[in-house]
Amino acid sequence: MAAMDDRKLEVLRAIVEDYVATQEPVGSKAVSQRHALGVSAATVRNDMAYLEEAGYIQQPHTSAGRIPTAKGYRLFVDRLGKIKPLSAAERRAVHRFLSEAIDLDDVVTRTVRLLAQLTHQVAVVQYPSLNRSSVRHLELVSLTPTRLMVVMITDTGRVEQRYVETPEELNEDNVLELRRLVNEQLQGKPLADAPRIIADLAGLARPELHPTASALARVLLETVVARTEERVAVAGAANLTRPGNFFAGSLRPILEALEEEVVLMQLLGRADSNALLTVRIGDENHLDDFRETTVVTAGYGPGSVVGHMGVLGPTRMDYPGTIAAVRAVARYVSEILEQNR
Amino acid sequence: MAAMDDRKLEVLRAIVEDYVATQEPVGSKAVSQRHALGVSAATVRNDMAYLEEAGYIQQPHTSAGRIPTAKGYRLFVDRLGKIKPLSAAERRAVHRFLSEAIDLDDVVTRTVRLLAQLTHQVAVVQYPSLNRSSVRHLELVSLTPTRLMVVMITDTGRVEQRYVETPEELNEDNVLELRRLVNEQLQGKPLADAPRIIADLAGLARPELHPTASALARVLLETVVARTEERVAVAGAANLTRPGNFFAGSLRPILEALEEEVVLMQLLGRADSNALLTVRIGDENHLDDFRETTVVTAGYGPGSVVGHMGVLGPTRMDYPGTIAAVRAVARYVSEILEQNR
DNA sequence: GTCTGGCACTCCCGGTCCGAGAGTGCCAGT
DNA sequence: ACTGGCACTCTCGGACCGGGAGTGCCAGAC
Repeated sequence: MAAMDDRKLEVLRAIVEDYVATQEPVGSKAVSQRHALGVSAATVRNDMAYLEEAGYIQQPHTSAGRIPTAKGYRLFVDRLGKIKPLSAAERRAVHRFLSEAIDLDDVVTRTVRLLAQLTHQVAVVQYPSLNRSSVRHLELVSLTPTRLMVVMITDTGRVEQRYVETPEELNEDNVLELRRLVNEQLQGKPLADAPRIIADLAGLARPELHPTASALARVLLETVVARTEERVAVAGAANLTRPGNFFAGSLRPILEALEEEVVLMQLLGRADSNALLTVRIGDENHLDDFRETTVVTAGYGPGSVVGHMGVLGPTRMDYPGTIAAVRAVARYVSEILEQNR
Repeated sequence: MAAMDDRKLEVLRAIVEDYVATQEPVGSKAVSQRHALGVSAATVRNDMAYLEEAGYIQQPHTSAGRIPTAKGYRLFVDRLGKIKPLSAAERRAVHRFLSEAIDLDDVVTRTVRLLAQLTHQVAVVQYPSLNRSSVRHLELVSLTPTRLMVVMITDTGRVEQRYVETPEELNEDNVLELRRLVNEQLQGKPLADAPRIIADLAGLARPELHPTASALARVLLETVVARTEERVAVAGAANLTRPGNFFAGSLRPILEALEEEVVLMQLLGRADSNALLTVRIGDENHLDDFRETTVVTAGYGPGSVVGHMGVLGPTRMDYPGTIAAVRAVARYVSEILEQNR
């Protein structure tokens, strides 16, 4: 009984699968019957004792069935999870639903809903990051003589708008001139380079527009830098109430976290963002409120990764299905973005 | 014991106030002690019997205290609720928080959070309606030779974007020409008039741009009409889990409804939208899932009403405080929008 | 050595029972 | 018209208990 062998792994798989399906601790008898292992319950019990010793499963209390630990789930996804691809019908639905999208906002909204619906969990989608895109066009619109609106369109189709209070009254010609200037300087430039360019912007304007150009530059800078606070969309909060998903007590902190961009970004982001698909189980999130939560995320983007999307559910989730769904949706959204390059 | 008199009203007020504060049925003894009515518990009991007969209060079960019915709350807000104004500190906080807003999106986001925080309920804010605003500016940006992005900016500061697939390849001059055309025709026009103008748009373009202009017109039409499906922002969902706010069972349908724009619009909107402030209690919402829910809404906008905002909570809510908060925030947001006229 | 059937043991879960407490309705008295 | 008293009702929490599920271990079979 010293080492891990194939049958023990099968037992672990059985426990994970049954527990996910029934939400109840699974006993030795159930395992030996429902999964054709060809051994008796007593034997399974021995294997279970080993698995418990090794930290893959645990008993809620003496003389109850076993449930997987975080470590158990980890082993399951790493070595046992054969991802089950989406059905043809699902594939078609994804395709159709997303291809009806009307603009970038709509793509994100549809994506997040789709994910929530496919996985029956809470879905989170990060808007394409500004940092990695470049400026397609800048538009200035005068609202009042001393108030401008600046609209920035990026090549990922994202639109940012900001107000600018100008120190002096502007006429239509001034606005035209400024518009020409900022577009000349910034059009086509990656946002990463923008701060450097913006710093010199005011100096390039005619002297009498100097103060206004400075004000504009300040706002532009905020737009491209400060607002690295990325936006996210969330859907499927109602899934949190699925029977047994989260005990009522732990629901509140989760709901609160879902309204905190910062926390969401932390869950989605993390440094290892080049991985195609990441599964973070329980403690691996390093957030107290998410100790019982698994987050499955994938990067997406045309070519390079411009954002992340994912779903968030109890550690006892359908890993193969969830992973497949997230991967498929991320891929498809990437394709869509590719078309607008 | 035939008619309603002042003391009975006071008893009702006492019951509402205590019940809202404690979440527990309130008995005759509590009423006679905590509120200085100058009569004994037995007398209060008689009044309670009357109030129950008249349908303003009810007993959860024989020999428990009384709780207000929807009818009771209604009477309370109509005749007994003196709204208690926000504290100076709250006022300052509202002022400061909202005046930091950076663009329209930010105004809405901040507003909805503020409302949620002030009232400890779920807050909902409708984006300024497109219908009642007019076109400030239209911008065309070519993404690929056969793909345009059209951005529409309204005088409420709202920005709408859409993709247009063009039937023919366009060069930069074509785009300029089209931009000039649509702006000539639409700038300054109320969105209500836009469909009529758009219908004639294609006819005004040079013959070779005809097909493209038609495609563009089609999308513009969608933008101003079809997308009357108004957007809303929601915050404070976590407040649903406040102890005793909603029993776990009824939480799910509410969470689901919060993700359905249609339902939210129904709750916010309704025909009587010119009223300054509306309180809809329980059944008055005419929605099954919201039978235990009160919705407090107010219209906002510069001059005329361009949208609604409100909060949504259990019928047992702090009416005076909630009403005051919604009213104050709505007024202040209106002021802000006024500044951008 | 590995597996299996048997068996005693542990613990949870749901049901019942009961007493305390809160609140009521009614009545007789002021 | 109001009040104090009283019997009654109903809920709530704790104690108690038996059934059931699952385990660990052991002795025996292959």
